[in-house]
Amino acid sequence: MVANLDWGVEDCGVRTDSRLSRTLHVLLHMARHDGPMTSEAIGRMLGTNPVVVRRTMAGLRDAGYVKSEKGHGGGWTIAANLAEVSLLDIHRAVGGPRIFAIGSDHPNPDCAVEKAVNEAVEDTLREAEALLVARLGAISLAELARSFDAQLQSCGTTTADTCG
Amino acid sequence: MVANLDWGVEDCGVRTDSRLSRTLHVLLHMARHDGPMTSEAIGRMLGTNPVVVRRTMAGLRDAGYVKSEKGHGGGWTIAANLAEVSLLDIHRAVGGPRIFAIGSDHPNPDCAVEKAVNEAVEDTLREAEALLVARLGAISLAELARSFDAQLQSCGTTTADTCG
DNA sequence: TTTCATGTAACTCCATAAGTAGCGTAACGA
DNA sequence: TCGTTACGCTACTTATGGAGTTACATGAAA
Repeated sequence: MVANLDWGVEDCGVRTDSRLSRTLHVLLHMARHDGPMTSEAIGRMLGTNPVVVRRTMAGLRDAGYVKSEKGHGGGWTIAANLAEVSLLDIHRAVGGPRIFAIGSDHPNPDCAVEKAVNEAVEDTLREAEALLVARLGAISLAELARSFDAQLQSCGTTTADTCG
Repeated sequence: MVANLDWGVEDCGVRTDSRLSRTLHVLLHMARHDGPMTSEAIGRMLGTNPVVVRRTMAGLRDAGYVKSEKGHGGGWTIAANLAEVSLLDIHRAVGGPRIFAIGSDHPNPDCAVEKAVNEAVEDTLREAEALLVARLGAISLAELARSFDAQLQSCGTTTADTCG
């Protein structure tokens, strides 16, 4: 009846939507970087393609969190106050509304049994989603960066920009 | 067997793993049904194929929650005490380890920034997962059936087995 | 005008749930 | 023994969505 899960969050070679963590990774690097960063550089940083970067960053740009500049010396720049943007904001801007991989078909079934089951499952999912939203909404990018700096100092590491 | 292609209409877009709710639906029907139920009957109930039913039920059988009988009068029977089986047990038996659609690549990145980001995101996911696991683990099939009966009575409905 | 960068469309690739078909196997009954 | 019933299993197909890739247009700076 319990609980000991060894199938963790990032398990079993599953194809997860990594846009949120990728974007956070990029933004934190951008925050400690002077001048614009090109999609090419970001792509190299993430081990991916410039087009994939642009595709993801487009959502951030539309939300006003970054801006992009074309031509020589162009690239991506942060355009918002990091203290006022939460992880939830990024998650939404990046277009990742689907949090859960499980759920139920037949939203409005005729069968009373099915209806009861769906409600029970979906109530539980809703609870977990509410928690997730609350937690992601409570962390600002500035806090994330700050906690990273603190961790760095306590470890004495100097590799603030290992990738790139 | 009918093609049943109308699921694409209402379900526009997301293809969620509905094995948990489907299985619960089946089990609750089985609980209030005398004798074995064939995969064919269950499939008709769920609006799906007998093979899909067997595939899903196989996990429950391996876990000992149901047993299957071949030949005349064969089919699926509940083989466990419903009070001792939780929704979490079913979820796991049914082979649905992937709860979240979001996550992060690179479990152990070299980049310190990425590491910090991943930790923040995954901590949050782990929290939500823990809540989910706790909730699913706390509800037994017997309780689910009981709460369903209570709801039925309070509504005065008599359609205990609408599908099937 | 050349070069660099984004913007976007149109693909391919891959993993997974689900749907389908076919054949094997076990259990019963006549 | 034979036919029917039902599960068991394998292989294939379909649909979906994130990611990867190619190609080309656009705009800005040197």
